[in-house]
Amino acid sequence: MFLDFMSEVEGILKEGLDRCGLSVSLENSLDLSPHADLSTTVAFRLSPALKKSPKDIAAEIYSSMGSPSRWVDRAELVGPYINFHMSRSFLDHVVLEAQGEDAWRGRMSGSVIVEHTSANPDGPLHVGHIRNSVIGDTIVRILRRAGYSVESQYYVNDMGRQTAMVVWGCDHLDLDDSKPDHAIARVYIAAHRIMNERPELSAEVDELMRRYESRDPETVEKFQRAAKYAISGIESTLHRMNIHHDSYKWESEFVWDGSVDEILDMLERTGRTVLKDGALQLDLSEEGFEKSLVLRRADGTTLYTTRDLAYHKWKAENYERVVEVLGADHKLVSAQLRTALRILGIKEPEVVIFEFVSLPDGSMSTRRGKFISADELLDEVEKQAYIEVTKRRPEMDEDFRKEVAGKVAVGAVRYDIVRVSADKATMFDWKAALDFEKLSAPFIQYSHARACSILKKAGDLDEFDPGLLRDDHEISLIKKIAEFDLVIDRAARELKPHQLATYARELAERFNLFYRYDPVLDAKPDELRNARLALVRASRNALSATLETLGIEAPESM
RNA sequence: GGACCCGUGGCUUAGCCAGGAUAUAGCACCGGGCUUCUAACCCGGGGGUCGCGGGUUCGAGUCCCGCCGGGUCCGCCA
Repeated sequence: MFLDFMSEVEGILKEGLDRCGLSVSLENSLDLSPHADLSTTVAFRLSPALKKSPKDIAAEIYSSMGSPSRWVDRAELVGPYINFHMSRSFLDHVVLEAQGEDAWRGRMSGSVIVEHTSANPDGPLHVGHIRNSVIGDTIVRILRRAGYSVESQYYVNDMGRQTAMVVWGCDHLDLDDSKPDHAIARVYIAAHRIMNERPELSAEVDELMRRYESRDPETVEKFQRAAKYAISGIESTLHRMNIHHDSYKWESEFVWDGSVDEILDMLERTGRTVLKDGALQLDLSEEGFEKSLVLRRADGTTLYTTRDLAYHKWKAENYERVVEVLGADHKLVSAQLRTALRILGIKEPEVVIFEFVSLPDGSMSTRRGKFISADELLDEVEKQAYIEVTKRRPEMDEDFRKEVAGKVAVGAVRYDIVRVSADKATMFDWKAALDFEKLSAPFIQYSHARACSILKKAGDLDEFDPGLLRDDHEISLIKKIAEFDLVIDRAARELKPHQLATYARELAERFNLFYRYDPVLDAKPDELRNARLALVRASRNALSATLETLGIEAPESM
């Protein structure tokens, strides 16, 4: 929709530039503006080279530009700016297109792998982990919406010391019958405590790790059973938040199938490795890293980084775009990893880094048992949501109120996370988490429910003429609906899901204004009623597509 | 000590990568709106030296340099 309008504007503008003999890239030279539907400031950029005032240049381009087209009504010259306005037929086209479900598919194609969450299987997800999950899952949904074929993947760190600690704990302590990931955490925390008191026992953990790496069958069974048990709990939390992974990739696979050895060979062949104190290291000082990267320990065992290089080689070979979501603590290792991949000539991943979520008294730690679990958060928010639904819809039965509370709770948690740019460090705050005001999912869900309610009461929709939708609220709503594809396109390119959250709020806002000022069911004459009904349906579709892409359910009534 | 990220009204936040026309919203505060399609809504008001100082530019919240404050990282851990 909007992208079609934009393409035509580009064409018209380009014609003007060509006729003036000017060549300038139109990339990023068109902006949304409060003064027009699209606006350009190219004249400013051309000014120094042409030694003419931006105003004169704009006037020259303007007078040579192509004529208005299907979707472009007119361009106007305002000083140094050239502003473009949508045509009536474009607005009509948007309303028509938005009647169907297939209006929301993007133009991109190709395969993408998105790795997210990938928390160690040593306990439940906490409120820090789910920032990764929500950002990751929203990116998955945005990329799918944009047209890509997307595989979402959980990378299981089964070869680390954490997992070995869990296995040792399961060997020596009893798992209680609480949710699997919580039971595993208790064993893991207890194992740490015991190791602190009796450090000599840590040799047993080392032995477990050694046996696992050498693929001792009995040890393999133990590790995988423990990890799978933890993951089953993690998975149920993710499912509750509408997050599903298409596949799980186990770190150990790359050691056992020879990929890690292959990577080590490749690295040695670059001539950039050195043997220092018996350990194989990659010197990255040329690339600006102080310390060299250790690839293989003196005792011959592999390291996380090396296994990760093998994993990335696999990703690069199987997908056109490689995306991963990582916490800020991984910035340095991720940069080193990308540098090593560059040296090897392997495609580097696009890394989305999110800053930390801290508690008022410091950062979270699974090992120390200091965290607020995602389950606890969801339970509390759901409880609060149930109170709110009951207050607002006391006449509805309990099943209804429970169902709505569940959808509102998940939506509120997801929206609260995704609305903030990933590079902002945040502080977890119960008060804010339990607040369902405007900057929150229920605001958007509510708009959707209102639209559904009107459509339900209206019954079947007759023929309609979108040309009758002419007042400010109608037009600004149509324009916002049109913007969906632009937002998806940008968010998919830049991997910034918070842009979609902002859009969702703006869309709901404009629908609410339309709802407030333009009666639909009682509109006279019937032709106007039908046109408005069509706009309600277009809005409902846009809201539901937006919510779906945010991983938030769109209740028809709430 | 070095590297990266952040600093926008009392609090939270968009805009910054690709510099342009009155700086985006929410919460809180003050005031108004339900015989009218769900008031989880809408309207009005007050509140901003865009951390500080330089620089580039016709023009800087946006780019560059320095500083200050906060976060994160700098293991033969993962």
